[in-house]
Parts: sequence; C-alpha cells; structure tokens
Amino acid sequence: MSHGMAGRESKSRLDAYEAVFGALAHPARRRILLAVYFAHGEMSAGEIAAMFPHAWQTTTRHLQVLEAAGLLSHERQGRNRIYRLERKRLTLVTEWLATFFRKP
Amino acid sequence: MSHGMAGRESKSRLDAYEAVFGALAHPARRRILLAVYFAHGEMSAGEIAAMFPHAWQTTTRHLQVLEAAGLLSHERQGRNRIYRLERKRLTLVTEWLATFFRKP
DNA sequence: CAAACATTCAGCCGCGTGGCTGAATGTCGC
DNA sequence: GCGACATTCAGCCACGCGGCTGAATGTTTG
Repeated sequence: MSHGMAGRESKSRLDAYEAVFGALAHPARRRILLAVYFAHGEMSAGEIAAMFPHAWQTTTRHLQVLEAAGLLSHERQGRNRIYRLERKRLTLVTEWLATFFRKP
Repeated sequence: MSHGMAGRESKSRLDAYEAVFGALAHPARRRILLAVYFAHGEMSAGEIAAMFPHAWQTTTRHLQVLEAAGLLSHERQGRNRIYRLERKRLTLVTEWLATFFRKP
C-alpha cells in the first residue's frame, strides 16, 4: 500500500476507457478530432462549429464530451475559446488495441 | 476513375468506421472481444453469455452488433454457435489512430 | 418422434443522447 | 458603460439503445 490508491487505479482506468470509447463513438466527434489535428492541434470553438450543419449549441456539447474524455482541453483567448488536441489520451485506445496484436 | 467505384468506397468506409467505433463503445462488447481473444479466438455463445449478469438474450444482441461491425463471425457447431474473433477488422481503428501519430 | 438443450427472434419499456430553441455569461471596441 | 460578438447554460423533445420476458427455431439423444 505504498503508493496509496492501488486498487482504485484500475477502476478509474475502466472509467477512462468508457469515456474515451464513448466519445469516439459519434462521427461528429471523430471529425472534430481530425479537424483539430489537421489545424496543427488548435482550433477555436467557432471554427469547429462552422464545420457542421447543425446548431453550434449542439457542437458545444460534443466539445464538452470530448473534453470530459480528456481528448481535448481548452483555454480562453480573448473572446474565443481555443481547443487543443490531447494526443496522449488517444494512446489509451492504442494500448487497448495492442492487446490483440501481441505475439505470445 | 480507373478503379471504378472510387467515390463509393469512402462512403462505405465511413459506415464501417461508424459500425466499428459504435460497437466498441459499449463496455460489455469490449469485454466480449477481449474474452474471445484470450480464449484463443473462439468461444461459444453460451460461454460468452455466462460471463455477464444480465439475461443471455441481451448478450445475443451484443453479439449481433459485433458481428454486424465485422468484429466477430460465427459458425454453427453441433447445437452451439461458435464465435470467432476477426482481428483484421480492428486494424480499421489502428489506421484511424495512426493518422494522429504520423510525423509530417 | 419426443424431450431436453442451446440459442435466437419478437416485442415491450425506461432512460440517455443528441438535436433544437431561448436565455445567460463573458469580452472586446468605441 | 453599451452594444456587438463568441460561446455556454438550461430546458424541451424525439428517437435509439440496452435491459427485460415470452415464444420460436434448430439440434442432439434416448
């Protein structure tokens, strides 16, 4: 018990998978991630919302889901909100997939 | 236009992403894939259903979702249905992820 | 063939999700 | 400070999803 929350870690890890895979399930959210990536990792909420036909309020919620999953972070810049891609978080998925391709 | 259905391909490809990411969104379905993998790639519907607290009919539907996404296939063996893991299909996800980690 | 077993098919239902609209918040320019 | 702008917050509604139960299908064994 040297490091404190040993048992907890795996619990919250499962939640993390849940959040990340859940976030990736929606096509609009996958598009957002790709768009931000191709815009060199940063994009304002307005620019992102402009990509979609639906109301920007809807996009706002998608952004919140992505941020809650740890896939995006934001920072206020003047009157805009700049969203930044958190690529490290995607490695969770990579890890999960890697299980299936390990040679025994 | 040398290869014929050029425009179509990307359409169905998008559907494929939709199906695969959608299938992976549910924790029970992720568990099923892992379980089948650790059982050396094959498992009967009954064995899979036994892993979960909920009714087996519910698991049946999860299996259908996974099969529709191309992540599992099945084959009748006596009175059991044997499900087999289709690892190749997971490479769709790998590809999608790879985009984010290419060095320019 | 009948009974037992493994599994799916069909239909019901409650809840979360994703779309919308209408207000609220925060920031810049004059 | 006021008005314009960018963005979020709050609340509404419809639809799909994932759970359930009850019947149907197909297969083996005596």
